[in-house]
Amino acid sequence: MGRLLPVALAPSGWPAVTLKPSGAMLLAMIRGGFTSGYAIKKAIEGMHTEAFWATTFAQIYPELARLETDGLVVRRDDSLGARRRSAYAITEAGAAAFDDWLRTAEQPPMELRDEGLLRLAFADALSVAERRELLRELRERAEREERRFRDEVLPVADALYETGLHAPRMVGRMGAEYHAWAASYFARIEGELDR
Amino acid sequence: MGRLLPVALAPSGWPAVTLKPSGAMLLAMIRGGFTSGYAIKKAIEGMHTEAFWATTFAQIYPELARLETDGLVVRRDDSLGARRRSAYAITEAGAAAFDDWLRTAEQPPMELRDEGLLRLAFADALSVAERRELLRELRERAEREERRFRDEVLPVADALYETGLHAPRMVGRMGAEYHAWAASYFARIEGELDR
DNA sequence: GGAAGCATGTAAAGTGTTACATGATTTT
DNA sequence: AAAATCATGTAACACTTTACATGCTTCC
Repeated sequence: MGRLLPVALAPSGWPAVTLKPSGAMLLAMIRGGFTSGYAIKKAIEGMHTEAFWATTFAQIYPELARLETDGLVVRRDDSLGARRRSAYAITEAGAAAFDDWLRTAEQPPMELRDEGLLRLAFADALSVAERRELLRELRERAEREERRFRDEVLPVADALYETGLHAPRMVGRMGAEYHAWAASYFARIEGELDR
Repeated sequence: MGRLLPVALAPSGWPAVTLKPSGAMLLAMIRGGFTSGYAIKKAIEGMHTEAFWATTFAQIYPELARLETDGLVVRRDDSLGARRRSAYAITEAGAAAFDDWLRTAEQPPMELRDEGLLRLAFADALSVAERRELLRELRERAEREERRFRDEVLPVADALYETGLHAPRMVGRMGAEYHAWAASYFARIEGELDR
């Protein structure tokens, strides 16, 4: 992520806008110097922010238009020859909205919503052998995810850390360590099935 | 070229229907003896299955109608005097679809999608004091959730365990232990901020 | 008589996913 | 010349939440 771009001017006195995660993520990326929808998507992929809030082009482009309508960003044409391109910049109102979002004190409760855990909740309908098989599947899934975080997410987070961006490493480590913990939990429960 | 039309119908009474989590959960509850939409909702609340897959009446009633259309459940009138009520029963096709769902080998990757973690990913925009405050919030949230699992979910899961329903305790313990782990992770990261 | 619980739904809005569609530029 | 990448979007569908709407029965 490069230097922060200057905040564009917008009429003061805009009504305070309460951001949702998707909008906040876009503002954070624009603030970080990524100006086009395409560049933002690639940055989200490259920094593995998608591990915590996945998104698609079909969400990004309409959301950018909404942010512009709300006066949180301004758009200018940034086409290269015949290839059209938009460049977005964050406004004062946008920066204020992002700061408000980031400083929101109450965090909504984290959901554990997961189809695999739901299956486990109904595992009484399975034989002991099948229950062990399900637990093995869940453990292997957690191990795969842990490897993905260790091999792909953490190296990027470490590189960003060296440039002064410390936060991505905090969440990257959380992801890796969570999946390692989950794998050990499933292994333990699998062992208890023997008794 | 248009879509290919099916050249043969599945044997009647055994349509291959792939369930989604909401439908599977309803079938599991009907299978467990809860016959009305209202009773199913109360059972999901009472067993704290909502901790892993929350739902609302506005999802349950249309989904029950869809399951009936697909032949996975049958509805009969079960009104008490003037208070109308429907009673649903699972069909053979419904039981087969549920078994297929439960035995699906590949588990979709678990998402860590959480607004609190997304905030943490952008915490470089905060002062060190504010960053510590955010981590404290996240830790306290995890502690609240852990208490909720210990005080509300686990006692019910233990009671169900005594009646022979073992699976709810596996997921209930996972919830409690996950939130305890998360609290300790946030506490550790908070400590590292000092260095 | 009133409150609480039983029971079933619809409407509207918002959010998210998948598939499709188009065309330019750069790289091999 | 073909493939990959850059870049922007629409359409349709699926899912979820919030609010609303109705009326019955049981308990205090």
